[in-house]
Amino acid sequence: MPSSLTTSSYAILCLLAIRPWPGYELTQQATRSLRFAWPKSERLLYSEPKKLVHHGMATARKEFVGERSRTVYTITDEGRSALTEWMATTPRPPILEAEALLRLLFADHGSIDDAMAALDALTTDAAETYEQVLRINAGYVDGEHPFPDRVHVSVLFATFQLEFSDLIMRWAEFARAEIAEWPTTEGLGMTERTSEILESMTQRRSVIDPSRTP
Amino acid sequence: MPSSLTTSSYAILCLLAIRPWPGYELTQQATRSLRFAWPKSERLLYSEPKKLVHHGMATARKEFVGERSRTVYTITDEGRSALTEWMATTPRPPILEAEALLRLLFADHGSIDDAMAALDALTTDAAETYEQVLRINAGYVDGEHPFPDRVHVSVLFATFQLEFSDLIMRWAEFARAEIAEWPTTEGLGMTERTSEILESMTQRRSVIDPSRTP
DNA sequence: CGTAACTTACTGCATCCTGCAGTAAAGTCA
DNA sequence: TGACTTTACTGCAGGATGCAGTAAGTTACG
Repeated sequence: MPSSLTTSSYAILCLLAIRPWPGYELTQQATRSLRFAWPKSERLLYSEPKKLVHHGMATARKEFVGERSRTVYTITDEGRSALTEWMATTPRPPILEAEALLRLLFADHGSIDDAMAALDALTTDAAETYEQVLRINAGYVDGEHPFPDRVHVSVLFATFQLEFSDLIMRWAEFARAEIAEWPTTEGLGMTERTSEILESMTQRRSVIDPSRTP
Repeated sequence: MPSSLTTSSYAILCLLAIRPWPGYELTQQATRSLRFAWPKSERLLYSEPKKLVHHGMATARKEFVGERSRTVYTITDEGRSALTEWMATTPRPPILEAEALLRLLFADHGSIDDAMAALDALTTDAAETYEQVLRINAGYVDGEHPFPDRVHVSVLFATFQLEFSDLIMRWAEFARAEIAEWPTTEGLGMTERTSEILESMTQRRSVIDPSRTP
């Protein structure tokens, strides 16, 4: 029943450190702002503030709009110091879950079209994210950030989202060009092109931007 | 008790489509090869083949080495056709879970050192992955791939891992340089530098490689 | 003015997934 | 021969997800 604090708890605590939030808005805000760093289900996002209250990291206050109530959560001093402590701990390595990449890793069990479709899906998703992030940040130029004094971190973080989406699009393009040369998906083994790629790897040369070497 | 087939089930089915595997080796192989596309716990990886058997996608055969038994799983024809069908379905959008990015998104709740430490962790993890992938693929040049006729997909996939790791390292370097200029983490808001970044965004120019424009 | 559709504001539940501990045989090194 | 590691798993508590459901307020339209 107590259930200990997880990374998701601290993610919510981060939002509460900005200002008090009603549960519903907190959940909405979290889905939007955590989507690219710590994506969690709406269900969990609703439960986390309760857990924070249980641990003394936040307080809950019921407000009424007519017959309907909503709970406003506020961070406590204890919550703030716990957050400061957490900020100094070592983060876990990142995790990437990509069904489309899974299809490509086992592309030889499907058709060329299947592989191309997986790459197209990857591109579509990345392009959408890219445009979305761009649109949101364009608004910041005109002072549309909900917390103007946080714009510096927001924008820095956004550069990652853009670079990441861009990488996916460029890599997918590269992969499409490679697969377009395949007669089938299966049993090709060490083709000439595979050798070439392996060679550029040993030289630490990027395959999607050959001018780059570390 | 039945429990339906998930993406993880199909991931294991992909491995079984290559050859029959004993549970233990299957788990080991899955942790290694799925780490960058579909990372799952050892515990789940052990359970999945059982589920596949339950659904008629695989068969289980017990082998004995002295007193100790091990279960060898083999894909069925039904499993192969289910896999073919799955390969043609639309993949879910990718999910990135990065605690270090979460720290940066809320860098203003911690110290400059905390932010730098998060970036360092990101770099360390990415550098490790990069070297690991490079080492493994270097072996493929000398024919060390366990399934030589799959080397073309393996290597294509590896290019993503390298590009991704490389992006993280380059972005982290960029972010470190930005944060190094901050007097504090908090309340900076729209600095001159933030404006500059926003401007290059609207021009769709990469901040870590300014020569690139789509 | 009524009602249908949508938004706000959540909760319960089944099922999925993870982490950790535990078991036990077989192999390896001194 | 004893200690340690590797192979080969299983059980269980608890964290996370998806989906359905509830119910009040708000908006659009005829």
